[in-house]
Amino acid sequence: MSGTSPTGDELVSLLAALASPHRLRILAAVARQRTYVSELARQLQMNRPLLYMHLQKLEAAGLVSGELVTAPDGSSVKYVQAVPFTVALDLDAIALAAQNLTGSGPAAEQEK
Amino acid sequence: MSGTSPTGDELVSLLAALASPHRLRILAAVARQRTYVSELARQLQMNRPLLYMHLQKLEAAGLVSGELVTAPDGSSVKYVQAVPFTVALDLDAIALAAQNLTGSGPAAEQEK
DNA sequence: CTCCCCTGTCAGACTTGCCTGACAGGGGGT
DNA sequence: ACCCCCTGTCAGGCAAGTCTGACAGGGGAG
Repeated sequence: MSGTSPTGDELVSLLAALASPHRLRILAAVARQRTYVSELARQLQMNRPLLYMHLQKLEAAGLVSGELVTAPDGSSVKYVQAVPFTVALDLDAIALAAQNLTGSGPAAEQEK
Repeated sequence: MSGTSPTGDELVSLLAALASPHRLRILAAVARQRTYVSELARQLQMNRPLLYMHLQKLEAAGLVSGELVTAPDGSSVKYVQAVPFTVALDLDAIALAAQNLTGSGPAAEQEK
């Protein structure tokens, strides 16, 4: 999935997911080291529910993947790791992506 | 300014500016052709004030540049054109950008 | 039992972004 | 005078994102 030209909507989702200082820090931390949620919350010094929200967005965008590991004793810990990706961003890529946006053309048909 | 590694904050601003279907379409249209605002509003079929807002964001992010051209007769028209750029987006770039975010470190000093 | 650590989810407050209609003003044609 | 086209800005409504404290529950160690 790395290096592929994303559709317009996918691009928007990806950029939206990345356009946040918190999520950038989360991604950076998770790319360096596979940790579990609570530990990550301590490292980054942010509320756990907040971290949860951001993690969900990152996961929805396919940038991180979570794995709930249940130890033999029954205690569970959720590990999170970054998913490698690559996107080249320039005017051409944008012009290309803008062509296939849901409801892009001047005559956008209503669908709702 | 193309190809340079942006600081964390700049990256966030850039991504935020691009994470919008409207702005993507605007950029694409403006990259293809140097037009003026009202004409662009007609092409993209969006309210002029709305277009203005998005143009301001794009301009603030340095993605487009506007030029108010006043004809000899006094009538003025604002031309807008895209500013070329290139950003390689991957985990390394993000890890790098996350290092220099205002108030990044675990011990974020209060400043407000 | 009590204390600690973990996961998940919630309602509510707050902030930000998005979008619209309306306005003021400059200038040109008929 | 009237109508048309352009630029620029505004208040106000609406939707979405952000953040917090609190809760329920599972499990382990003293």
